Amino acid sequence: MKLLPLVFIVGETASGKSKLAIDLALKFNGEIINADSWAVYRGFDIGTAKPSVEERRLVPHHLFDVADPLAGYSAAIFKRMAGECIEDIYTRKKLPIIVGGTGLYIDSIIYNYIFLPGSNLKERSYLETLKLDDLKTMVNKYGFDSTGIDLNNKRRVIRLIENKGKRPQSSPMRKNILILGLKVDAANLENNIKKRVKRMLNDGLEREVKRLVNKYGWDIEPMKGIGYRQFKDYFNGHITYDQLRELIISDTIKLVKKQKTWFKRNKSIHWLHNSSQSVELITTFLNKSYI
RNA sequence: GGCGUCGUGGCGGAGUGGUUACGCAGAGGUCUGCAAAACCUUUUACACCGGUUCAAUUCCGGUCGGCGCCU
Repeated sequence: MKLLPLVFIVGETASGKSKLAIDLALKFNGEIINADSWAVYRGFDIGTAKPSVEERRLVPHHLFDVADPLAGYSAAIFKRMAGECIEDIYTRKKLPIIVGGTGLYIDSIIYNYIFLPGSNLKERSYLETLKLDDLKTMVNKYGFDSTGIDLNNKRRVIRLIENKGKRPQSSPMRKNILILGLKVDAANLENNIKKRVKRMLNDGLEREVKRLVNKYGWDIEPMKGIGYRQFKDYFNGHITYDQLRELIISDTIKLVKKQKTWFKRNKSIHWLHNSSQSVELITTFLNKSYI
C-alpha cells in the first residue's frame, strides 16, 4: 500500500514558515498541521506567533490551542494527534502540510517513532528527587542496558528506569514525503527576530503574559518558553523594558541555533531560497504521487 | 603633585612560582512522553617594560591606565 503524500515545512523561528504554508495550502488545496511545541498551548498566542484569525479562516489550521497549559504536552501526544489529523485531511482529499520548528515532533512522524508508555506521575516525582549517581546505581542494580544512553543526562536516565530498560522504536524514513526547509542568512535572521520581538511587544505580549501569570503562575511548563519567562525579572523590577526586549531577542537567537543544529542532520530536507522554488518542488512531488 | 589600591580571555569572576578554576556568551554536537527541554565537547588570558629565578600570570622595580584618599 502506498502512503499518501505528505508535505513538511521546517526551519528556524522567524524564517517565514507560517506564511509560506498558507500560500502553499491555498495553491495546492492543503490544510496546515502545527508542529511547534509551544503553539499548542491555549492562551499562549502572541509570544508563539500563532497565525491570526484571518489566516486561519483562509486555510484550516490544526493542532493549535489543543493543549491545556496546566496539563502539559509531549512529542508522543503530538505524534498521535498529528496522525489523526493527517488521516482526517486525507478523507477530505486534501494535502496535509506539517509546519513547525520543533525537530523532535517532525521526526516523530518522518521516522514513525513508537513512543514507550508515558511516565507515572508518582514514580516520576520520586525519581526526580534522586541524585544522578543514585539513579545510575539503580540502573545497574536492575541490570538495565544503558548502551547509547547519555548517563550524564538525568532525564534520559530517568526515562530508562521508567521504561525498565526498554527502548523506543523508529522506522526508516516515511515514503512519499516532501520536506521543505526555510533558511535565512544570519544577518537577515537577526533583523527578522528583532522586528518580530518588537512586533510582539507592540501587539500586547506584556498583557498576555500578565494574564497567564495571574492564571497559572510561573511554574508551569509553557511559562518557561521564550517571550514568557523573561518577563519575571521585568515584573520584579530586576531588568528594564529595554533589557527585557534584548533578552527575548538573544534567547530567540539561541533557539534558532539549536533548531539549525537539529535540521542540519536531515539530509532529505530541500532547503529553499525563495518561495517560487517551493511551488515547483511540490508540483513535481505531487505529480509523482497521487491522492 | 604625594600616598594607597587595582589592572586576568567578549563579559562576569577565582587563583597559583612550574597540570587551561569557573559561570555566561561564542563554536560544534547528542537527541523517541518536559525538546523553546536536558546533556556533551570546545576556542580566547593573566596591561606594558625590565629584573630575580632552572621556571613568573603569580616575587621585585619602573611605565601606563582605573579607582580612592591627601595636598
